[in-house]
Amino acid sequence: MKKRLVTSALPYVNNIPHLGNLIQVLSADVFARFCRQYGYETLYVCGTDEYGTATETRALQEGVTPRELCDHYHKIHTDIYEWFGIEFDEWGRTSTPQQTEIVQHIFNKCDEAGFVREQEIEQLFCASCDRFLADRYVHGECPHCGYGDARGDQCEDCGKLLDPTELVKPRCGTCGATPELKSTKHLYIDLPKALPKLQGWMSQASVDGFWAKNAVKMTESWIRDGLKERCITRDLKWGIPVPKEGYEGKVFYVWFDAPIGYISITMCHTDRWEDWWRDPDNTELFQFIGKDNIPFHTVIFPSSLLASGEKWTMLHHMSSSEYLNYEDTKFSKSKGIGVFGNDCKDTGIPADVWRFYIYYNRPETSDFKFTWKDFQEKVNSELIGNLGNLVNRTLTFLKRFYDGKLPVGKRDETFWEEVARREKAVTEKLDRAELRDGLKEILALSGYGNKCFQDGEPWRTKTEDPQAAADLLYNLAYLVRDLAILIRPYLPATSDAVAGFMNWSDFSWDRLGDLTGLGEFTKPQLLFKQLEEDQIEELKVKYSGSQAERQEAEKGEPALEEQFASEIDIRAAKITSVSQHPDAEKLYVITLDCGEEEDRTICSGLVGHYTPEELNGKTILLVANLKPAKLRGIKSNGMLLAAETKDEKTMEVLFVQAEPGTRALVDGFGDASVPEKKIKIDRFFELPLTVDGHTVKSGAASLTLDGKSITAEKVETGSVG
RNA sequence: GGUGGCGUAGCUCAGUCGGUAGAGCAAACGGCUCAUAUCCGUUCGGUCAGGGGUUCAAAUCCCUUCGCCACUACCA
Repeated sequence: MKKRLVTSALPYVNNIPHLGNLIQVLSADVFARFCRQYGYETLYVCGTDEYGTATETRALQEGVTPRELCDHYHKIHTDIYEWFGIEFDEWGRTSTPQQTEIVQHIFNKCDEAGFVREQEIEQLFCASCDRFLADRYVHGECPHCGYGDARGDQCEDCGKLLDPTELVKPRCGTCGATPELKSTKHLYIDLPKALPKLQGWMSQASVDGFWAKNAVKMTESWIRDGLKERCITRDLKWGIPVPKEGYEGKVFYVWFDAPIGYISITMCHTDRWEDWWRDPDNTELFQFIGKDNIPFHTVIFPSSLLASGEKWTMLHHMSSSEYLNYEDTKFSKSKGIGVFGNDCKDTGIPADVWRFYIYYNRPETSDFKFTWKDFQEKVNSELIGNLGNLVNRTLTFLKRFYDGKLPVGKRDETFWEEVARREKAVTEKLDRAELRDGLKEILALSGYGNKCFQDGEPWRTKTEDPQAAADLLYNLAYLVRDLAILIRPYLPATSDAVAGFMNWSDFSWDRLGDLTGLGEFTKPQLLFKQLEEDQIEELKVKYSGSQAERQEAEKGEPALEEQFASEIDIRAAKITSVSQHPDAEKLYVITLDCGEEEDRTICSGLVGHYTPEELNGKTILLVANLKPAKLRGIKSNGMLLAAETKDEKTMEVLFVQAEPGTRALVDGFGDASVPEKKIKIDRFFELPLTVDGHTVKSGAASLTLDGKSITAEKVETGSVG
């Protein structure tokens, strides 16, 4: 029997995990508990992933050191997992000396084996801080939308991904000085070179380790699309120093070091860590992650290990779950939507009940939707009505009619044949980490117990045929004992409680079906409390929507028309020239006279719909206060309005007769005040214009120009954009 | 627009190598009273998103349309 090394994805330290994030840790916990009970030599490690830009930035904002920030959050994580009853062999973190040691070691080996390449790039350097600036420490004007305080990795305003060198007036995020472009070296791991090794390993391992289907598919598509060299160094302080000459002041990129955290956390657990990580012949590595993490565990981490040229315990089984969704939306850490680890505790609903629901509906092969209603139904019917009830009715019966002693009875061969068959199914499922199906098998077994209880009618036979009743209860008592063993990986506290009623304490898997050892029972307590309608309703309301949405709802939103009128500035503009965009097939570059001092330039995707001649000289409607956006290199300073039918077959530019600069107003809401704020395109589409009976409308009000409604000729009903 | 994924009973989901569809819940009815209004049984429920193709045989493989999701783009 091989040893089993179990890991669950290292949660990033920076935030509180929600129910969806918790699935991995909970899954690995059941599996590890099962393996221990079954008799495998087992080690389950996990911990917080702590290095990287996100924590460094956050710490800076909060005025603490990264270490202090991590300590703070590490504690929060620790408390949550403890509450859920996770039985780690080692719960650690990546910011340890062991991590530094092993990451540097693996890097050196990869380097020696020729899998690390140097590349010189131009990067912004701040002279006053005397360091190269990480992408998000450079601030400046966004080249796409003109937002003044965009970060070098991504503009917070328009959402575009940026290269820091694109920023218009770059400045150092820390000291404000203007950084200069300076060439610097970075290290890349040569994944293409490792590809043949990876491919050979993967095709075998994915079969031997019966990887989840999504993991196989995603890995294959990565391999098929070809791997790129990946930069593994960063200019940060909060990370592991790169042990190479010329790389002083640089650290490893988080994704390179994070998976190695599994190893370093094991090193913190035992000096004999190599028995686990360098013993592939006798160790099987089971990893539990979410599907968003697949490539790191099936491509990048294995490639690093292979590239090192050393002997490592590689991934055996990949258990990559799908997503858990929340009511009619998704769990979101950034938006604060869903139920979070600490919320579960606050509900007063015990951890085992949460564990039950998560496992029962574990998104093993497709996404699953968490709803409070379903939570209530499943808990009440399956956990309580089925399992809880069998335990309770059996034990109270024994207490009431047999004075709490195991009656003298006879082993029912047919019964135990059936039970053994089902128990075998449970074991097989658990052994392959099919956790959801394993739990369902257990509940089916409990259901079988209920059926036997019902069919045997011991409440009647106890007087008519006392021996039949005694036999039945004798067998059922041992079934309940078996259930306490089987359910233990999933619901440890419940298992303890049931075993306690039976004065039982041996949970090893090979006791299953062994009809010895029971004698006295104590009076059973109820295992669970039903989830009541009003309680669930209350929780549903309490944890619905994001906080922002709740505030919005309280205030009451102004009418659509009013929002449109106050925020959006639409003006007539005359087209003065039209030309094909030099670098874009579908775009025209159009200049417009808007009644302003200077003409405006916009880009518009009308190629194929209109020829330049059809457009030139016409007057159109322009959304004049849009934030400028760069489309394929040319700045577009507004958007012209076109109507479109729902089927998108007919598209029509809205031509009008008016002096350039004339404002279009929302009928009944239009005052003359000009919206000052520039708006984002997304905001514009949140306040949609429609065409109804050829008339352009915002909500129920029509859009007017010089007092007359604006109409579309060809489009009768549709949208404007 | 491109790429990938998904679409199965009222709801939430299974469905392996192609062999004319399953579970739980919900609903309806019946039974039992040991048990937390619990348990047992019966019934109802599906053109497997639509269309086409391959095949003796398609939820499954191929093409196509529609709808949803993710990433991505010259999205205006």
